[in-house]
This record gives sequence, structure tokens and C-alpha cells, in this order.
Amino acid sequence: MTDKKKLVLIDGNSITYRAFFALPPLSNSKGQYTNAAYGFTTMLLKLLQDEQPTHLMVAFDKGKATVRQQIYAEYKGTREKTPGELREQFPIVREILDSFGIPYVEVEGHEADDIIGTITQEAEQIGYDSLVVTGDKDLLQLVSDRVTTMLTRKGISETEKYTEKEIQERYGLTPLQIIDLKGLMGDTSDNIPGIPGVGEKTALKLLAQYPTVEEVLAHVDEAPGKKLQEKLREHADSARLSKQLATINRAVPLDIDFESYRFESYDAGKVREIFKALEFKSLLDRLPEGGSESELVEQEPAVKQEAVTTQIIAADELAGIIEKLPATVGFYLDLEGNYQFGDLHGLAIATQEAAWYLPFDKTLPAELGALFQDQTKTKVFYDVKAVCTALKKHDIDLDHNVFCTLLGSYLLSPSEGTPDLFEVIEHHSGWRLSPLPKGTAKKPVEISLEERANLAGAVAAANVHIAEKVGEALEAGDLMALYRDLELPLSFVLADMEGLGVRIDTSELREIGENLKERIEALQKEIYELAGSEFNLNSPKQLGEVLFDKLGLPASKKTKTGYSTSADVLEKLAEHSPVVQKILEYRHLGKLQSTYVEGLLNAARQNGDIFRVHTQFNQALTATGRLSSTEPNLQNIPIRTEEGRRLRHVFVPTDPEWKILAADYSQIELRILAHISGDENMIDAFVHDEDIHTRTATQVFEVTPEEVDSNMRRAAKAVNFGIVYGISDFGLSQNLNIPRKQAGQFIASYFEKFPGVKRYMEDVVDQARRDEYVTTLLGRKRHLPDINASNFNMRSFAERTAMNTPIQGTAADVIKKAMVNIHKEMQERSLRANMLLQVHDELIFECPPEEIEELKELVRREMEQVTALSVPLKADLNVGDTWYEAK
DNA sequence: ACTTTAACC
DNA sequence: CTAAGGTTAAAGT
Repeated sequence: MTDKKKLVLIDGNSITYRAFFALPPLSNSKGQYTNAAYGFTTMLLKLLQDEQPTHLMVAFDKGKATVRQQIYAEYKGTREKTPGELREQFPIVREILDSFGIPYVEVEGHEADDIIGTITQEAEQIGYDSLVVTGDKDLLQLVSDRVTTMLTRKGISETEKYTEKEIQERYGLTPLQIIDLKGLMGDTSDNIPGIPGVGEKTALKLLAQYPTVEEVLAHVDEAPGKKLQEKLREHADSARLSKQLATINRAVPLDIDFESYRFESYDAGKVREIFKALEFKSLLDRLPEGGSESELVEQEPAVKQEAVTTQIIAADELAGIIEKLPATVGFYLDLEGNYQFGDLHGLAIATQEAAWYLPFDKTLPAELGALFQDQTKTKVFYDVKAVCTALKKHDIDLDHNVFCTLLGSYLLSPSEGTPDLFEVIEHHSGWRLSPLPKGTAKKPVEISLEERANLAGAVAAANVHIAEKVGEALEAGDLMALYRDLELPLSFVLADMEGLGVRIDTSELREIGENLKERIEALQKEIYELAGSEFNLNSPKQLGEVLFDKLGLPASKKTKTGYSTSADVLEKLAEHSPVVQKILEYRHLGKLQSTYVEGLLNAARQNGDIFRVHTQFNQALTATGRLSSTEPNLQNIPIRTEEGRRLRHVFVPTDPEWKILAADYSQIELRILAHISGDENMIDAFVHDEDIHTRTATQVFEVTPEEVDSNMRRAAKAVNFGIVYGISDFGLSQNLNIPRKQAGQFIASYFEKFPGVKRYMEDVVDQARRDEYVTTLLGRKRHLPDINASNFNMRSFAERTAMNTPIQGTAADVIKKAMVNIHKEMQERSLRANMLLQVHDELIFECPPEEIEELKELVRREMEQVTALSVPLKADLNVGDTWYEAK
């Protein structure tokens, strides 16, 4: 075994600069420029691969180079200001380095060269070999028998290593003479003057004669040519100054800890995550990983929470343990897969110091009821709704004195999506716990009960710990009321809805499926005939080739991978060929068949001869505060076309005598906009309960209500939508299929007529720029760090988000609050009716006929009176035997 | 695993 | 020159 140490030192600024100018201005889908970070990373991966460093560090410039600036105020004076597109990539580079665990060093007032010079000097003394990686020739001066400098050439993809030998061959100089070379010839990029008119050639000639600037200047008379002699005399001081500027300071005050530069392994998961976020797809494969490529191995979770040992218990020991539990108890429900239908393995119960694990034998022991219904204890879960729904299946109710770390964490940063339990734990406690291994149907996990218990116990204990932290963070962010009074109570409402499910008429569904199947097959045949060949109609690639290459139709839009065949493209093509209309119809029916008929049949669960679907509402996912629905998604059941709408016939009440009640808010987002903007014109429209799109049309097109035709109303509707979304003339022009200029005029006249809305849009963006977040009526927050980005795309996106989120998010707040209130009142009145679904602005109930009137009255009142705005809220209610008929 | 398309509000 | 808010699912590559 050799203990040879190899230290690689990267000149962070130089390599990032080089990469930026060498690569085209790549940006990812978020509009972040990433070319420099990408180039830097390519270089880093190459170094890891080729050089196999034992030690690695990166140096960055920090602040003004004070020493050089004092000597020479114009130092780097001609340099253009770093472009924003580059500046914003330095933090990305640092993030990448962090993910690899590679340290970077910066010292106020010093440049990266000086840091590298200082470290290599020290490294030499303790017997390390160093490789300096840079694009800056100045650093050749550091070369010795222990220091090699690698220079980038032509962009960054090619590099060249310089030892003393190569410097001799290339320049005929020793490494230290590089300073003299620069002293004579200067450096335009750093605004180092040197001797005017002396370039590399002359300088080398001079240095061949006399080895240093000082010697050259002492023997000016011997320089070739009168002119040159004159210049040397005239600019002798400049040469000395230039040499001084070019000399790397190898004594930067700096704590050098070579141990911290040691590079053995890195957290591949972390790096992957960052690469994915940055969209460095091609680099994912190039990560050095285990095996022959390198000795790098994925890091094991470093810290386990070893303070907690988990004791495996039986149900009859439970009572004894409950007695000893403190006021706050953490839980982890250990289950496989879906919380509604997956297998339950067991339950971990924990305090901050101790944990118990109760394995289940298929069913939950009834003794648990005592614990879950103990009002005196605060029960901490990661996902209360999941636990509550799972318990419901086993006829155990959960008391409401609970804390949900999932929901709390989500409210703290809703743009991040569903918080990962293990990330939340690490964030708040520093503990890096291992997730419980997930098995698949094919390959169940092999894990001992002891191990399972220990992992689950640690999570439960950690959850107690983080509950406190999350609670504090909610208080600090003014989010506690939103959490306590809205989201947490809603969790129980949603658990009821999920647990109950919605009845599906599967025979009706199958009939619809049969009908669709026939028509799809017929359409397919017709399309193949019209196209003259058979191909996979579901493949956009093959369809594009047939339409645009074979049939020669005019292709308009392109995607990354080829022709776009999306509906808006096809619609414009319909006049060119009858096949296009058929394809549109095929797509439409195919969508209904695969997503809805087959999807719902697959999701339906049978109980006796009744089929039900139990969606899961994700309450901790969207950036705006809306819910989402999965497995199956019941928030996107077709309605727009009659063909699709028919599917709503299959959603029926549990009892055929019962009814479906659908209650939807009328124009809730625009009403909220009217309220928060205070626009008098808009408020007036809603106070008089006018048709808002028609009203908008009269204003924008300056006509009387009678003169508004369907086209004008459609355009006005699109403008209203655009306003809610955070408008741009381009977006509106796309939507209405009109020239951008015209769309711009629509927007301008809209803002003229609704000046309050215009003011709101400006104000909310200003406020967002100050706070870097926006809020809704009930205090929900969404962080917008990009609102001050220099990148146009990122900033614009954040601005539109700033305009939209308070509207969409307040609408979400309002309906959620109505749900909690309605659910409460239904319970108080012991109604048999059930709340079934929420679809963003509508609520669906099933209801026995004798309760219909009472329920309608209750629902309307709670929905419309849930909060007092400066405009009335309006709910439209409809009753029918199926969801379809409740229209 | 990502891309395209399409369903909803 | 950039370029519409929030989602989920299926199918293809």
C-alpha cells in the first residue's frame, strides 16, 4: 500500500469563467443558466476519473483583490462586469461541491491564485504531489517537481499538463520566470500594462538573454533595437509593477487543514438529486461509482440515532406502557405500500428516549384503541390522514389531539412538494435515519423483525423530536393558525372521505367501455386506410412521421424530439386531410377508454356486490394549497365533451334511493381577485351578480351587453383567465390564436377598465420582491426566491406566481374552510349524508332523499358564508341520481 | 426514467 | 428574444 498523497487544487473562478464562455448559453427548463456549472462539473468528473485524487479542494476569489488594488488601482480595471448569467452560477457550483463534500476556500481580499499558491507551498513541504487546475497561465509559476499545473486549452474540454519540462520546452523558461514574462508583456485581461509593444515573442527573446525583469532592465543597452531600448527605459517602472502584480502571494493568512481536503467517497444520492434538479442528465451516467471505475462508494447514512433502542412488545404489554408514557408520544405506522390497502407490519410507539414496536398479525390489536383515543396525550404522526384512514378500516378512531409533521412541514415550504420524512428529520434534528426498506410484490423485503423494529422505533422517536421544531417554525412563520384551525381539522374530513370512497356502477362502466371499444376499433381501421399504412396510433413519433413525412401535411410546432401532434396542432390541420379529424376523435375516445374506463375499473374495490373507488387526497403537495387526488384521480373526470361527461353516470350514491348533490362555487377565483384588488368595477359586477365574462367583454370591446357576441365573450373569458394566471400577451395570443399585438391591446384595455386589478398586480409583485414570498387570505405562504433573479424566465415565472398564488391559494383556503365547517355541522346534526369529493371549487355529496333539503340549505350557507369578502360568494347546487345528473 | 399527450379546475 | 396558474395518468421511447 502506498501512502502517496495527491492533492488536486481547482481554480474555481478561472474554470467557471472558462466554461461559461466556452459553452453555449444552456439553460434548463426552469430557465436557470447552467452552462458554466455544467462545464465546471464536467471538468470535476474528469479530474476524479483521470487523476484519482486523494485530496481535493477548490479556491474562489473573494472580494476585491485588495493588495493588488492598493499597488495598482487599475488592476483588472478593463474587465467587463461579470454577466448576471454567470454570476448566478457560482452558487450552483458551490452547491455541487457541497453535494460531493468537496471543500472550497475563499479568503476576503485574496484571489484564488494566491490561495492555491499558499496551499501548494505547504503541500510541497509535507510531501504531497499537487495538481493545479486552471485556465490562467500565471499559475505556471507554481510548478515544481511536486507541483504540476493543468491548463485548459480551447474551451475546457482539452487540457495540457505542465511540469518544469513542458514549461522549458514551450517557453524556454523556468516556472518562476513566468512572472518575468508577464512583467514584460503584461496581461490585457487583468489590465496589467507590462511594456507597451512587447509581446510574448519579444519578452521571451529578452528573457533568453537575461533571466529576470530586473536583469533585463539593468542591461537595457544590450536589448536589440533602439526603439525597444527606449520603450524599456520609459516603462521600466511599469515592468517592475507588472511583475509584482503577476507574482502569486504564497503567504495568504489561511488555516490549511489537509485532512479536510481528503476525498474518499461522496453521497451519490445527494449528487444525483442535484444533477437531476439542474437537468445534468448526461452527467448522471458519468458519476464515478463503486466498481472498477474508481473506489468511490456511496456513503452509508452517517449518523444513526443510537440513543433509542426499540423494545419489541406484544399487545398485552401495551396497557403497562401506556401508563408510563409522557404527554407527547410519537408513532410510526409501519406499512407496506398504499395506506388504504397495504399490509400493516406493526406500529412503533416512542418518546424521545425510548421506543416500542408492536408487530401486527394481519389485524390491529383492539388494545390500541385506548392509546389512540387518549385525549390527554398529544400523538405525533408523520401523516395523520394516512394513519387515520388506515385505522378506520380496523374500526379504530383517532382522537384529534395529534400533531402531523407532514402537514406542518408542508406549510413551511409548499413549493418543495411533499416533504420527505427522512429529510425533515435530518433537517430538524441532524439525525440521518435509514428509511425502512420497501418490498415489491415480486420480491418482499428480507428484514428481521428486530431490524424493522429498530428502524421504525428510531423514526417514531425522531418524529417526537421534530414535532417540537416544526411547531416552533409554524409559530415563527405565522402559520400555526392555518395549520391548527384549517389544515389539521381538514385531515380528518379527508380521511372520512377517503375511507368511505365513492360507489361506482361497474356494469354501466363496462357498457361504456364496450361502446368505446367498438368505435375506437372502427376509427383505427378508417385511419389506417386513409393513411395508407398501419402504425401505432398511440405513438406521437410514428403519427408524426405518417402525417408530416408520408402525407406531407404542414408541420407547425416542434417538440424536443420531433413533430408535435398535440390537439391544437391537429385542429389546424383538420381542413387539409379528413384523417386528422379521425385521429382527434381516436385520441379522445382512447383517452376516455384507457384513463377512465380502464383506470376506474382497476381502481374499484369490491365489497359484497358493491364497487367503490377510494381516492387519496394529497393534502401536502401543491405549491398553492390546493388538494390533489390520486389512485384514482377523481379531480379530472371529464365534463367538457358530452362523450366524456357520460362517464359521470357511473358515479352513484351508495344506496340507489339516495341522491348526489354537487355544489360548486361560481367564479370563485375572480370573486377573490375582486376582493383582494378592491377593483370597484369588478366588485360592482359581482355585487349585481352579472355574468363576469360578458361584463368584461362590454368593457374591453366598449359595447353594450346586447352587442356582446359569443366570440367576444370567449375572448373576454380568456382574458379573465389570463389575468388570474398572471398574464402575458404571448400566452393570451396562443390561447386565443390571435396575433400577439392584438392580445396586448386586449390586456391594455382590460387594465384601463379595471385599474384596481392592474394596481393589485403591480403591488403584489412589489411586495413579493421585498419579502420573497406571497400569502393568501388565511396566511398560507409561498416562497418566491426567484422573484429577484437576473434571469428573465425565472423572474417572470416568479412574478406570474406572485400574481396567481394569492388568488388560487385563497380559493383553496376558502373551500377547505367550508369543508371543515360543513363536515362539523353534518356531524352535529347527525346527518346520514356523506361528503364524497372535492374538485377545487366544488363539493360532491351523497344524501338520503329526506335530507336533501336540509343538506342543500346547510351546504349553501356554509359555502357562501364561510368568509365575508367585499363581494358575495355564490354556490350553485344541483341534485341528481348520479354525478352526471347533478348538473 | 423521461417525454408527449390529454383530462380537470 | 423569452412567454399562461395548479394538477394526474397513460402510453411510448
